[in-house]
Amino acid sequence: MADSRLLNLLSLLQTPREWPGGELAERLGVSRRTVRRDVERLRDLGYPVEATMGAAGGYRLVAGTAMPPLLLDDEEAVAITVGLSTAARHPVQGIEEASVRALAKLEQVLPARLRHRVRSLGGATVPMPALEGPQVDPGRLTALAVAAAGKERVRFAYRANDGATSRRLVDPHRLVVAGRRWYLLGHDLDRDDWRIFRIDRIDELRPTGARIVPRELPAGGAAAYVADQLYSLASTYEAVVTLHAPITEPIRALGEVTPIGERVCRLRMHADTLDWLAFRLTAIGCEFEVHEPPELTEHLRELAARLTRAATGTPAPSDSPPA
Amino acid sequence: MADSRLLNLLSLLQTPREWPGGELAERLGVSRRTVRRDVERLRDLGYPVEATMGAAGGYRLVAGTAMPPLLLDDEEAVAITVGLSTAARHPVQGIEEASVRALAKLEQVLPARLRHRVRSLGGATVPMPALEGPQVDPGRLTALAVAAAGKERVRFAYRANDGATSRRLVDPHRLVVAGRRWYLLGHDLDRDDWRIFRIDRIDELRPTGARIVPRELPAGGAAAYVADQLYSLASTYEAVVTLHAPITEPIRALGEVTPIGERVCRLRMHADTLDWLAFRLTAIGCEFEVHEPPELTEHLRELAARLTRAATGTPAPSDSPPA
DNA sequence: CGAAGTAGGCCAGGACCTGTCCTACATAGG
DNA sequence: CCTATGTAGGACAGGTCCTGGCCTACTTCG
Repeated sequence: MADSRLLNLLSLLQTPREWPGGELAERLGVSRRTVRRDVERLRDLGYPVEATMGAAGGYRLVAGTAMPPLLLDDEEAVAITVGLSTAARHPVQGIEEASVRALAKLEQVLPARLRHRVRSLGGATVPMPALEGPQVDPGRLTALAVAAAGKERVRFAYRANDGATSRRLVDPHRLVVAGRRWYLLGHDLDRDDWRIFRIDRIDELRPTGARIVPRELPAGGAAAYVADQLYSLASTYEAVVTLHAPITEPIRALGEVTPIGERVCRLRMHADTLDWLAFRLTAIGCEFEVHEPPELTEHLRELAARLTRAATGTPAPSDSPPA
Repeated sequence: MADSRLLNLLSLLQTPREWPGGELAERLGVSRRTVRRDVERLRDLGYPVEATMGAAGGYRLVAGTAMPPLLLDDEEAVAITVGLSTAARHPVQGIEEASVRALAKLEQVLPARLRHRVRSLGGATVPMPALEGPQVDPGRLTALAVAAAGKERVRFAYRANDGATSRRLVDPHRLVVAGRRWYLLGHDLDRDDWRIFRIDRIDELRPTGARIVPRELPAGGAAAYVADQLYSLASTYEAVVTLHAPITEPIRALGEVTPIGERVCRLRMHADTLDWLAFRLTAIGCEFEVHEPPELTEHLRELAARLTRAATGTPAPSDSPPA
């Protein structure tokens, strides 16, 4: 059967080494001539198999214009899934949706025996336990992505801002990321209007079998609508600080930076919690002064007090757990 | 040509939706009967194509026992590469090597036009610029992985601990991760002995064409050898702190935790820099007291002072950049 | 210069792939 | 309950194209 042989060949060639034709022929159980023809076939399909001539020659797959099918072994599949899961938790601007699509694709076909390995490994997301805020479950993310792509109506429980939970029946339309949070834009059937939902507040997600009938989108597109709604919903902080450090790439990534002097600049950045603001500022590692907002100043003062207590061994003033 | 058709079919079926046979036939340009036969072929190859019977039926690919070839579009390929790159920077225990292998595989075949998209996106690793310490370049990681897998001798410049750089000729053997650092275990040809190199200190990496002749490994295996050498090399800190918080999963992941009371526990953790220790402790978000080491106490005191200056707007005592 | 590798033309035999036509069976909706 | 629409799969005829064997040309390394 020729089909699986071509895939096998592709799989071998994706290995980072050179394969002499003879060895390939042996592995695939065909003649050398057929191997040459298979290589030609792959090239016709657009996958550039390069060959080095001469005595120590051989074949290998190099970068071409099209993405060849990836043939992964178990460990690699697990590694990719875990990597994408964590990537979904810390979305990278511009490819949030593609990450989730890829993750959904993987989860769809990931063998069961690998699935629990992913689960046990993915739980070990070490850094930033408290500062992270509510974590989005990547599984829920992909489930919603699948439902949206498959135009399938879903039902879920939603924890509103005030803590009240309600049951919703929604036609999911798109996932949107804003800041470091995931949102679902969907049509709420009970309220008969477009709504956005914070995905970390969605629970008991269940697909109903029902197909979604196409519906007119809110004006301006999904991302714009979500951004609009968010500014009216979320209480965001805008911080203005002076940094005593030269402008570097990682600093530029934080927000809007304007140079003041050789080694001084001003940074304007947004975040939805004080914790997150404080964290990103201290992480820079340089001296800085906070100008706005006053809440951040107060927050830093408290943080400094906590660290001082930690250093001096003074127990906390009250036994109540810190916010 | 039958070969590419099967791949196309697989690609369609990886989409999260159901495909009726008629539509598949149209897309693939063959008869319905041939589609049925192709589906059967895929099943024979071990990829479980599931079909829902009845009027609204259709085909889709589900999880089976073998990993099917992944057919990715451009965006998904970029997303996976970026995800793996960041994953390589924050290695997840147990799959470090597989991550790099998968990344190497991807980089080998990633079309050039996608490569620069990855580069521009991958640079935007936002969090923890200063605390991260030296970042490992994932590209160098994969280059070393490829060299090790392909048994190819490499040449590079190495910055030793004291800052002196030297040129090395090395037979790379394995990549090992310890803590949050990547190391290369290799045979140094000039010194004619096994050495470990911190990968973030490797520069100007260049493959020589030479093939590596097999050589006896250091006793105990790669990971053990590296761990051995590291304890004698790196100055690691061991911190002992009391946390005023109930034991949770993310806390357990930090180190060795022993309960003391209902809401109090003791944590013993290792790190190679004070910055990193301080960061992980403050990130927990609870009250704590440091018992050891004294350097950490001093470090936290300084950090608290810096935050106080930031909050009060007092400029730094000296203009010298902070360490 | 010779060994070992890729590149590819030519040929004969036959495997197998395809479309058509058929029946059986499952499911949703009227 | 019945029909429409889907999957499942057997039988068959025609022809595509795949395979292995053999050959020559070219490249590279030692």
